[in-house]
Parts: sequence; structure tokens; C-alpha cells
Amino acid sequence: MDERYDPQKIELKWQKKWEEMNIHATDTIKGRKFYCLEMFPYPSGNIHMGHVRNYAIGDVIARYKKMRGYDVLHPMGWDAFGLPAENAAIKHGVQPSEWTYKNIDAMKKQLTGLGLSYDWERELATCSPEYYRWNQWFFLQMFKRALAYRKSSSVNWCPSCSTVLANEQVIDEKCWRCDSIVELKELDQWFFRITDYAERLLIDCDTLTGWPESVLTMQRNWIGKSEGVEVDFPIRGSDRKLRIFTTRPDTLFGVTFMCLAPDHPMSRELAGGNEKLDEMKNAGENPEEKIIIFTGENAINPLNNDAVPIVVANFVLMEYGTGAIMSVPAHDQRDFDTAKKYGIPIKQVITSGANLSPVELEEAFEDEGILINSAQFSGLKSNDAKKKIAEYIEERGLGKRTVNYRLRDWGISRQRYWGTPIPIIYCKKCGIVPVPEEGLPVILPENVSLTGLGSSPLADADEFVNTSCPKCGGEAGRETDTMDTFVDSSWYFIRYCSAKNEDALDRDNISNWMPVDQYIGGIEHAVLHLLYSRFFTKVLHDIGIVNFDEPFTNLLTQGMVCKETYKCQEHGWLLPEEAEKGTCIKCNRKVEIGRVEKMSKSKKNVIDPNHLIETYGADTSRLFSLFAAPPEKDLEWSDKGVEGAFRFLNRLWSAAYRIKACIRSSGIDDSAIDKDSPLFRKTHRTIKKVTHDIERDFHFNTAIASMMELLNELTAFRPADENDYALMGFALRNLVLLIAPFSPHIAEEVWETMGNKPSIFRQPWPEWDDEYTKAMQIELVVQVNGKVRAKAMVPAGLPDEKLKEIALRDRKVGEFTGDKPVRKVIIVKGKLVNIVV
RNA sequence: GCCGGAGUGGCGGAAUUGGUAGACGCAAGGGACUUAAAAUCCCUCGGGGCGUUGCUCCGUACCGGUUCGAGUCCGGUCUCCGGCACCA
Repeated sequence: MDERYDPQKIELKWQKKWEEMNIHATDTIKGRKFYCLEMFPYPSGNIHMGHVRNYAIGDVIARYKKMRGYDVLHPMGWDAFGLPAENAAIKHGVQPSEWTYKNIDAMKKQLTGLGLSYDWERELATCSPEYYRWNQWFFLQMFKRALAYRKSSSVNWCPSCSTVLANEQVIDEKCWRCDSIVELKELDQWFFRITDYAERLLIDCDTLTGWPESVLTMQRNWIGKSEGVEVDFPIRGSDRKLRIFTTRPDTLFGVTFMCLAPDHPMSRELAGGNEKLDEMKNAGENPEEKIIIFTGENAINPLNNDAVPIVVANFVLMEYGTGAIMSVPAHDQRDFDTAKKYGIPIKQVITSGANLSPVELEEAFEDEGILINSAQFSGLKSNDAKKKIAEYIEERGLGKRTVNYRLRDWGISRQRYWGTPIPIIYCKKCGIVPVPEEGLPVILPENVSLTGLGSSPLADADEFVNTSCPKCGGEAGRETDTMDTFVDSSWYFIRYCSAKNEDALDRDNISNWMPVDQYIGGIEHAVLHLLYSRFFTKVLHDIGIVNFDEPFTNLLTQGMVCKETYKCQEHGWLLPEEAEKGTCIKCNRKVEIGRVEKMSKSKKNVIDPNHLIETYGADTSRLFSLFAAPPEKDLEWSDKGVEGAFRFLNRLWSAAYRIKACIRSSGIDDSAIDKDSPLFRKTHRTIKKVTHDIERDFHFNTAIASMMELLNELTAFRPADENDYALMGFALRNLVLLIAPFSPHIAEEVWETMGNKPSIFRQPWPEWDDEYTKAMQIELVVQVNGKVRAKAMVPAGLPDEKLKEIALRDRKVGEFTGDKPVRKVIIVKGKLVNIVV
């Protein structure tokens, strides 16, 4: 051990040693298993601070659990398919596979440099045929069960990426990746019927007690279940009917018009040659504005035989419900606005109950209440009326109760090259024919010309496309779309359960390790990835591959890494190193300091982890990102804070350096330690506190704070004799064990220096004795009428009577109580006495 | 609009079951060491008041309540962040 703390030197040393010792190999399960998983990264070529935070959190948990005696699976891999590889190919003429694998190499080095305890033996890349063949296999299983199907549909089309986007990939009508305005395009697409699982995905949210409430809420909202009634309205002068969906059957008597979605099959027919229909589809300047077109036809309300006009309305969605609605302006704000604008009558059928006759409404009354003007249902409460009217409708065959979900089927087709080929063959004779399982994998061909123009690049790869029909042997062509990369990430956690050379779906391996005990990743995946993974797991369960139906028992969504932004009037956004002392290094102009935002390349408010590790080392980088905020909250970057973490490790180092000689000479004979000494008790308290903080939702920031306290006390400690050396050794030994999961390299080095055999990670987690967590002396707080008036140091463990006596005798207390009679004395054991006068 | 979450010093954040508000760190100020600086170490550090080194009053977004005692529980208001958003 050198006198000076040199992170580069020791970190490299231990990373090498760990590899030689193969210390991160997956345990065979002997006792309790623990599957710790962090969301795998896209191999962009460089890690960012978000990765550092995510993986530091995961590594603390994995290393801690190992020390606690769990058999741990802690794998890492690559979400390797996706657009950037293809864009790089178009821009630089390099093959996507080459580009991807080069990036994987680079990023693996960076992750290793962080000292993360992954078992690289189980590394996977989703772009390898050994991996994606199983995507294809899953597709075939889904196809067999009609869970994969093809339909022509209007899809989101990004003109810039020239590809289809899933609903979830469209944010504010813009592409999630490039922010282009999304257009609609009609294409044949493959879908997974996730809507078949909507109800199970919804109710099983209740079983996910280890998930953050916010994520569950987002999933529930995304699924968007609503219960209501479908009702048929006959069209006057015709024998046809118009079917609508409503959640408010209690307002049926208030219907004054009917709305069709512009793309409802009846719209064009009923509206005839009305040109306005086309205009309406291409949304006006203000998409919020409500526009309707009268078709001239009327519908008959089956409950009261009123004839009401049928209109086409721009605000009605074809994809939801039946694409047609009944409009009740008195009790729906949108209908109210529309009715006012077009002079349609407003008929009140619900009152608040205060007044049972209609009033002049200034806005829609959307609450539930008491029915009026509703024939035999008048006088009922909304809730009862909903039930009674629904029954009435079903009895007379006028409609039926229905449940609707906001969730749509998952469109998985992508007109892209760098993804899993969809294992389907189109035969002129036999139609759509799945590739037989023996034919897997359908290999993605190399050396396909990529231009970024048009759609599916595979369509031009004749050798790929041209094939024979598995059924009839005749001429046939392959599907040229590839799968959404969310398919890849929907089951990768299952692949890790088996070693590289084992069957990917080995049931024993899967049931040994799954479900994931702790999953850690960004909140941005709250719906997409996490919902799809749950869906896949349920399908696998139904197929009989797995015996559980939720993949992730506990979920930790870490907050974003944020930093203030710098902007120069002339040069725009500036990198932190371009804004020196508040001025732009290019033009010397004053830099505008912007708000704290998520680190992003576009705003240049980024810190390069590589640079950070070079300057301070991996241990400091990890420690800071764990100390600055609790994991689930956003973390604000602070250069000074990093230095603080670095200082702490330096102080730990020099404390170890200073006392290592004493420790060695005194041996480590704990029996000689004075059990009453404050440092001994502080050490026990710290072990307890750190353990509790980790167990209690991973409050690493407070765990680290208490380790800092222990170091402060150890540094201030002045030994008087040999026994005190043993005590210091005891404190240091435990401190190093506690910090090991957080800053593993320095812990190993100090551990070794203290004369122990590596590795510290083969040591059990330290234990505490509750008897020794108690201080010998306590500070008794004395309150008068709930206000602190005095404090006194008293020996721990005094009986209540004694505490009361001390409190009442206190001079200061006397000043406040005066000669007023004591009404009551409240004693909180070992802490506080409150005197009420 | 609906649904979630959060408001505590100059800053990041602590306070686990209702019991000393501000742990730990950062910044700032003062001191030691040094020719000097950096590094390091020590001290101070929520605000106001005074007879100024100890005492006192106020203080956890705002208003009210429960309680011997409220950052914590209850009712209401405001602000900020995130998600969804013509879903009938």
C-alpha cells in the first residue's frame, strides 16, 4: 500500500485479479437465489452517466447480496438491434454488424473499468442468430395461437426514419427518436394480440407489490379499462342500426345527436358526397376545435323513440369502442360545446340532487347524480340507473354490456434492415406460410445495400427474398420486414438463466433463477418495455415454458442524471468544459446558465464517464452517484460533490495507511476491545444502519453518510494502548466490509493491506449486536409543554421514574414550570421527558 | 382536464413508528501548517432579537384542525415536476 491513494493503479490491479479469480462467475444454487438485473444498454459505443448510475446501483445490490450469502445471478448483455447501427451504415458505409460489435467491445471495456461484477460468461447480444432465432420461434408460437396476425392498418409513419412507429413511440404526434411530425400510412403489418391479455395485465398489477406505485399507475392508465354498454340505435327509414359505446347509460334519455368517426364505414355513405369530410380528416389548424357535419339522417333512441340527427364529428376515434357515440350535451363538456356551436338542443337528465327540475346549464354537468326526464328511471341515482338501464337494454336485445380497453395490439413490423427477420413466407398458391421450426433461424443476410430511402431494405436482397414454399415447394418470397426491437428485450432476462452453451429455454434453469428478484432501470420504460415483458411472460406461461406469470418481483426505477445547461449567444449550447469561469472559451462572451435538465447530447450538458474515471477513478464515480440522491430521485450533477466523494476515499485511504502497522502488530484480537468504548459502539451502530438502509429501499445515500460518520470518528480517535489498536482495527475492518459493495477496489486493497486474504467479496457481511448499538450515555431531552427546555447527559437504561426525577429537578425546567402544578408527565423511553403544566 | 409524485438552510439532501428539525456532503467565512500557493487539518455556519458566546423568539410552500408534542396524521389552498390526454 502506497502512502498516496492512486485509484488508477489499484482499480486496474483488482479488475485483473477478479478476472483471474473468476470471482464474478454465477453461483450454483445451494441456498437462496438472487437474480439481480439491470436494463441492458443499446451499444452506442459509449456509456453515459445514466448507465453509471444504473449499473452502480445494481452492482451494490449484487455484491451486497453475495456477501449476505445469496447465490447471485448478475448478467449483462446488449440490446444490439436498432436504428443507429443502420444510420451509421448509411453515413459511413460500415456494416451494421461490424459497427455494433465494435461498440460492444468498447462499452464492455468501459463497464469493466467501472468494476462491475458481471458474469460475462452469460453475455448476450440480441443481434446474434443464436439469440434472435428465439424471437422467431416465439413469433411462430404466437402465430400458431393466433396471437400474431397480419392486417392492413393505418400506421404511424415517420418520414425521416422511413419506418412505422408503435403508438408508444409517438410522443405528441412526433417521432420519439427524431421529433419529426408523424404521418399516417396504410400498410400490411404484423401484430401481437396483446389486447387478449389486457385484463390479466391489468389485474396482475395488484400482485406487483414490489413495483413503484407510479409505474403501476402508468400501466393501468395505459391499459385504460372502461366498462359500459353498447347500444344499437335504429336509423330512421332504414332497417340498419348504428352501434355506439357509452360508459354513461344513465344519460341515455339526454341524447340529442349521434356522432360518427370520420373514418367510420357509415360516414361516407351517410354524408354522401360531402367534400367537407375529406377536409375534416386532414385536421384543421386547431385540432382542438370541434367540427361536425350533418348527414341529414336521423337515429331513433331505442329508449324513448326520439329521433336525433346523425353527424360526423372530427373528435370521435374509430379505433376506440365502435367508432360511434351518442352525444349528451347536458352531461359531457365536448358535446355541450358542440351543441352550443351548432344550435343543437341540450336536454338535462341528471341533477345534483339539490333541485329535481332542469336548470339553465352553463357547462355540462358531468358528475353523477339523480335522474330526471328519464321515464321509469327518473329518481334513481346514477349508479343504480346505470345498472337498471343496462339490464333493460340487454333484456330487450337493444345492446349489451361491454368492456373497452385503451390498449391496442402491438404492431411489430419495421421496414428496417437491422432487426430480426419475421419468419414468414408468402406463397402465390398457399398464401401466408410460417417458416417451419427446423428452418430457424432465418438469417439476416450481410452486405445488404442500405440507402435510407424507401422502405424495407431486405426487399432488394434477392437471395434473401427468393425462396420456396415450405408447403408446396413452389416459388415464394420471404417477408422483408423485421421485428420491433422491443421483441428482443421482452425475454432477454430469461436467456440469461441458461449458460451460453445450454438450451436457451431450459426449463430447469429458468425455474431456478426466475423471476428476477430485483430489476433496475430508467422510468422511461414504465410502459413500453415493462408491459411487453409482462405480456411475453404470460404467453410463455400459457405455452408451458415457465411456471410463473410475472417476470420482475421488485422494480427500482432510478431517477435521471441532470445538470445545468450552458448557452452562448454565438455558439449555442456549450459543453461544461467550453464554459470556463462563466465565459465561452471560443468567444469570451458571458455564458447563460440554463435550468437543470436531464443530461443530453443535444443540450451538451453532459459529463463523460470515461473522463471522470480517468480523473477520480471508478470508486469515486460510483460513490458520488450513489451518495448525491436516493436512487429513485433525479440526481443533480455537481463537480464539487464528486470531489467530496474523492476526499472521503482519500481520508479512508490515509486512515488505513496510518493505522495498518498498529493493526498488524496488535493482531486482530477482538476480545481485548473495550466493549464500552464509543468507537466500538459506533461501529456496531454503523453496521446496523448501513444494513438497514440497504434493505430499506436501497437508501444508499444515508448508508454512505453513516459510513462517513464512522470514518470521522475513527479519524478523531486517539489510541492510548495496545487494546485501542485492536479497536481501531475492528472499526476499520468493518468499515471496509461495509463500503465494499459501493467502492469495491479500495475496499479490496485496504482489506489486503490489513493482512487478509483476498477477496473481500468472499467474506460474510458484518454483523452487529443490538446490545452494543446502544450508547452508554444518552442525551435526555426535557420538554415543558412540548418545547425543548433542557438537555442532560444521563446513563443509558435508567427507569422512567429516575428520568422523571432528573427532569423535574432540572434548574432550567424549574424556570418554565414555576409554581404551576404538573398536570402530566410523558416519558419516551431512553429519549425524552415532556412535562405538562 | 384526469392520474401520480414532490415542496425542509446558500445548495444536494437527513429525520425509519407522531418525540431534540437540518445527519452526511457541498459552498461560504475564520484559523493552523507553508516563503507562498495548492493539498491537508481545526473551528463557525437556518433566520431574527438582546443585556451578544448564552439565552430567547420565529422557522419544514400556505391556511386551519387533532395531540402533552406535528416536517410526519386529518381537512382545505397554492406551486413545481412527471405520465396520459378529444378513450365517449
